[in-house]
Amino acid sequence: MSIPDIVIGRLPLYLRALRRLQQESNPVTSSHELGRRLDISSAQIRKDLSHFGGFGKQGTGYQIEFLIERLEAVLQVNLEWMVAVVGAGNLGSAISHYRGFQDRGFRIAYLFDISPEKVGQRIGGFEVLPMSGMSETIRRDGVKIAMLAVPAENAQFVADQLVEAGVQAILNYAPINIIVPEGVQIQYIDPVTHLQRMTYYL
Amino acid sequence: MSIPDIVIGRLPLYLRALRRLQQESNPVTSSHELGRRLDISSAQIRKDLSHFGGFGKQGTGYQIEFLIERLEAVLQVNLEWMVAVVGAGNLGSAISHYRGFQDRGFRIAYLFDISPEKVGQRIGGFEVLPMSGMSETIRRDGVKIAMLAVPAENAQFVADQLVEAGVQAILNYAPINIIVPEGVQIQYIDPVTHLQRMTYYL
DNA sequence: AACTGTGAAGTTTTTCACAGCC
DNA sequence: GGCTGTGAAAAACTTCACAGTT
Repeated sequence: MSIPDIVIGRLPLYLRALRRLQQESNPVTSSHELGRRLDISSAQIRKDLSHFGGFGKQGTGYQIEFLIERLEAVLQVNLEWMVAVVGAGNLGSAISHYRGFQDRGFRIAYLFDISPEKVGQRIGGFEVLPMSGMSETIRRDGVKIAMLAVPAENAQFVADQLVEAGVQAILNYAPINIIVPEGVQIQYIDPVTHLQRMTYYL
Repeated sequence: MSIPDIVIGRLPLYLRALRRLQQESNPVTSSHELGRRLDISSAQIRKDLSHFGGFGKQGTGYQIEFLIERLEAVLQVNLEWMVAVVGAGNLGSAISHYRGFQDRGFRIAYLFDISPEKVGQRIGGFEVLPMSGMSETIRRDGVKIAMLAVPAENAQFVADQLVEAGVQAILNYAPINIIVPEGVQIQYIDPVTHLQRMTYYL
């Protein structure tokens, strides 16, 4: 039986917390300790992990290194995915400078922008490439993941191009819903939705 | 009875889609049309909205302008919240340049950074202020919301200061879990968790 | 003693389906 | 005919609680 998406969504959080615990040079942890850090019940964590096999030892807990390895394998981030960034404005620039993708399974391979003034500039170690060659480059290299940092007006259009060129997962920073074909993954990052969610409780 | 948090979490998405529909100069929409755009079932949308009263008309649908007004009131974003940004690196800089907070209920009021070289610079129209005065400024002005764009190592420490100064909602961009007291809202933005969630399905 | 893995129970969330209205 | 609002049903998700292991 297939694993609930909500469980998959928590695995990256476990991974992040485990990395942290590892940095603090713990070799072992427990569902209780993880739960405390993540504010998730220990039963939840045990149940989630049990979907993928018995990773822990009764009486002892989980070997952090081993668990990280297994979760990385489950999520397929034990290899390095090439990612295309589209849009070299403030946001695309911040993304391109961010050093945190490297050791978590992702490597920015290309940075595209439509504006002729931006093309050719170097941003965060990447040469800004023209959108005109985007489809071909993505198809040729088999890039499967893209981060979309273009204005809302262009987001759907660019997303269509990306999908057409073979991209199967899009992380969309534009504050607009995008329609993608069945089977293409899409995730959204819109800080305002998070802020608005919190103001309800203030 | 209190309204499920998961419902509250969807309201900002409805609001965003409604704004879009309004821009396309539609005066009226339906749960079906909204659902199609958001990939959420129409029954879900009707049920969510019904928590707050009957906003629609049978046979007709929802008046977009009216519905926007009501949702903004529910989420308390019909007024403008001051937000403090902490961290003026690439990310804090991108946030400070972003024009999308304005008309959705938020106004960046302050930009803080600890680095003496950054303090005094102008970034996105804001003067970078020293962290030494942060607590006092936040307390004096009653700032309730902060966006955290500092390195992971400092995130917990800075969050503690913010809460101590009266901040009640934190949007944390650092890829690390933060512990805040009961009653303080926290939300996370970590692009890598979104990417990792998608690679599972590739 | 401490902890996992897991059926069973409990709770929450979503969907169904339809009466009622425009 | 098209749509909302909503009880009831169904599905999904979380927690409980404990047998079993180290």
